[in-house]
Amino acid sequence: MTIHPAFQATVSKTATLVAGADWLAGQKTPEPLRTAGTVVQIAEGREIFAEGDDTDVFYKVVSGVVRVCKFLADGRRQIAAFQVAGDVFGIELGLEREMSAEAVSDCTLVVYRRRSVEQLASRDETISRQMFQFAMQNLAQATGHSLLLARRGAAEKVAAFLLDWQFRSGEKNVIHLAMTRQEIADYLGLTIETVSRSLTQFERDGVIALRNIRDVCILNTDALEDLAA
Amino acid sequence: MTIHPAFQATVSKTATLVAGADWLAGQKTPEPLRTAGTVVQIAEGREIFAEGDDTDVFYKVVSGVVRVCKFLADGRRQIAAFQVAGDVFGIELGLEREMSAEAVSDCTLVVYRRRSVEQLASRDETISRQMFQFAMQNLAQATGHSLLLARRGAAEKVAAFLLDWQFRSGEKNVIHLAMTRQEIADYLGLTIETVSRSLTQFERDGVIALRNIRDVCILNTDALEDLAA
DNA sequence: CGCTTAATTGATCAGGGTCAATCGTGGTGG
DNA sequence: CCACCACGATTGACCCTGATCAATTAAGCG
Repeated sequence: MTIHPAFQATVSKTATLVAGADWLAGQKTPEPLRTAGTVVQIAEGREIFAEGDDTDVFYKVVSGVVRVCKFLADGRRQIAAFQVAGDVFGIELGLEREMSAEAVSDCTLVVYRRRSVEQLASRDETISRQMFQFAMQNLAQATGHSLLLARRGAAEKVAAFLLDWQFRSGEKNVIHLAMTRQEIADYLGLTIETVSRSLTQFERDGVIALRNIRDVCILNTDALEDLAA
Repeated sequence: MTIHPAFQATVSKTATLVAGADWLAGQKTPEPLRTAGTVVQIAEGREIFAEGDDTDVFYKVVSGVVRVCKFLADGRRQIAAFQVAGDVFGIELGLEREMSAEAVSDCTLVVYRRRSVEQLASRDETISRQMFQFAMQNLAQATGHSLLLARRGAAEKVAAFLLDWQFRSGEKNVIHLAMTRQEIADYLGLTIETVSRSLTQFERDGVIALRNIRDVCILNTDALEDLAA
């Protein structure tokens, strides 16, 4: 696993403020947080927050993909989660962040101030219920990721990742991988070479087809599910 | 990894009801949930709940150790967490459980009815806050476990596990492992043999001493922390 | 049309899984 | 009280998967 540039260079934090967020909180159900957020645009590769930062805000993804990750002492990075539209991230109990977050692609996010939301929650019961749900969703994600990491074979991991991404991105047969092979590898606890080999193997077996490097066509879902064990 | 007996045989659920729980909720701070729980004793090895069960209750550990785990299609089991005194487990959003839980040692637990707590929470803001904190604590645990699983070497994993267990069990130099090698292996995504080899290697290097099979004396914390990378 | 970065492919090596034998310990019954 | 038994843990030998090192190809991008 390579030493990541992001580990050495501090990326400047440049977020473009867009407008009040009340018009696109991205939920069909009446969204109690509608008025509490602010919309920002983050360019691909930009840092959203870093380990050690204040936990004074959290985020919801409107569009784009975010990676939440940790940089280990030896320079490796472990990606804990990819967040897509509708996902909330950056909620933590402590005062300082345990993780950092960066934009995998250009993103639109809603920023919520922690204190504002806490104040709202103390008056509106639906808000605290909502916050609890966010926490539980993140918990389910993390648990799923643990299970993925615990899988034995490399092929299993990659297959499970493709299926999971297909499901989460809401696409059906042709899925677009917003992330690089390196990012997939850092998410699955593998090397870039192994990820690459697994994918080409799937292609040889006629399970998938690689239209571009980023666009994967799933030809045989059943076979992929079998591979994912 | 071996097929676990627990995967083949359904363990009968026999919990001894003890008394109203208000006298030992196990927290120094005023515990709003004091009156909502019931205390039960669970014998070592007994099932607390299984995958697919109703999510109508959740638990807090008063004493003993609980494993929360998932049985994979191939018969392997993955242990997602060990829960000790003070930990809450079994909270889920869905109606059916994704995981099962069993007593690693004889345990005393407090059982909370989900609906009761929800009703309390709608009136008492401290309760919903408390529930949110439980969720966040579980999230932190799960994230930590992901990081542990993503570690490269077997020795790293085992060393990190020992340190984590030392911290969580609150003991200082001599730690008592409530679980078997198999359980450690299933938690770390390793085999029983590899766990064993790592431990004996640590002993040869003078980092730890194995008083019993279950009682580990940590002789050199610094070295262990180095090993955990 | 080069230049840079990402991805693929190949060859080699080592860490950990697997299989198998042995040891140790605690519990039971003669 | 001791012998035996059953189960968990340890140890050893071997093999296989995935990491590592290295070279090549592909793809953006100015």
